Amino acid sequence: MKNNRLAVSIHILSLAALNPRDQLTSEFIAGSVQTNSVVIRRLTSELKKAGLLTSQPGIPGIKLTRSPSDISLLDIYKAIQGYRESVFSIHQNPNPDCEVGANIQSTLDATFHKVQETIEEELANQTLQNILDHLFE
Amino acid sequence: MKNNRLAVSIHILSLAALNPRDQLTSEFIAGSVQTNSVVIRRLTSELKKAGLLTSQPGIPGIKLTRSPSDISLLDIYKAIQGYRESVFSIHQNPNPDCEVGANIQSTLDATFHKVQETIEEELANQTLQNILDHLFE
DNA sequence: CACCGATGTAACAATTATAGTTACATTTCG
DNA sequence: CGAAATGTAACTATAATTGTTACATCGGTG
Repeated sequence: MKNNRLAVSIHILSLAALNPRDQLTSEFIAGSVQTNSVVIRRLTSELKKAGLLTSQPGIPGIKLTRSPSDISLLDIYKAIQGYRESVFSIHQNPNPDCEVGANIQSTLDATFHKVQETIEEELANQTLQNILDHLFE
Repeated sequence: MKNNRLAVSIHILSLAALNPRDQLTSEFIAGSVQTNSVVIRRLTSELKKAGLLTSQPGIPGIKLTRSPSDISLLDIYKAIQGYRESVFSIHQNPNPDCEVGANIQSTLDATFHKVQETIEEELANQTLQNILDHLFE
C-alpha cells in the first residue's frame, strides 16, 4: 500500500483532460484524490518538467499540452520515475571472490532490463485517452 | 537502491544449483551476497514455503527441490512477493463524489493488472537455468 | 498600490517496507 | 553433552513516499 505516484499522476491528468483550466487548482485536485494539495503540486511540478502540462504562479490551474490520445502511460511513468531505471533492483556488493557473486550483477542487469522493456512497451501502448474511455464505459 | 529481494533470491538459488548441499549454509551464502546470514535465512524460509528448496534445522545447507530449468523467475517472484499483487499501487481514498475519483480505482486496477500480466509472462519465460547460463557465458 | 488567492519549493514529520542485527529455542551430529 | 546450524522473534537502521507547515513569488482585482 505505497508508491501511488503513477496512479495519482494519472488521476491528475484525467481531471486535467475533463475540466476547464481555471477550475483545476491544486486544492480542487487534492479534493478529488483526497490528499494534501502540496502532494499534488509536487507531482504537477514533475509532470510540467516532462512537458505534459503547463501552469503559472499566480494563475490558477493546469492545462494539458496535448491531446489525451497523445499522452501514453509511459510518458507519465517516465515523468515521475526520476533516476530509477528498473522496478527491480540489484544488491550492490556481492562477493567478487565468488563465481556467482562476481557475475550476478551483470546477469541480473540484463535479465531485469528485459523485464523493464516489456513493462515500458505495455505502458507505451496505453494512452490517457484509454483511461478516460474506461472511466465512463 | 532498495528491494533486492528478487535479486538476492535468485543469487541464493544460483548458489544452490552449483554447490553441494552441505556447503550451502546461510553463513556461506551470506558471504557471497555480502549481507547478514539472517537476511538469507529469512528469504530461504520463504523459498522453502513456496516449495523451491528444502532444509532442516540441525542439518547444514539447502537443496533445490527440482532442476534449475524447472524453476522460472516467476516461481521465485511469487515465492517472495507475499500479498502484493502488482508492482504499481493505487491510492485508497479518492473522492466518490467526483466522477473521476469514483471510477479511477477500478480503471487503474484493470490497467495495472494488464501490466502485471506482461511482467509475469516475461518472468515465466526465464528460468534459473537461463540465469546460470548467463553467469558463465 | 495593497491584498488575496494561487503556484512553486523548502524543510520537516509520519508512515511504510526492506535490510541489518541481536538473541535464542530447537535440531542434528560427533 | 557440546558444537554448529536452522528458524524466528524482536528490535534498530535505512530509504522512499506521503503528509504537513511555512513561505517566497506571481497576477489579478478592488
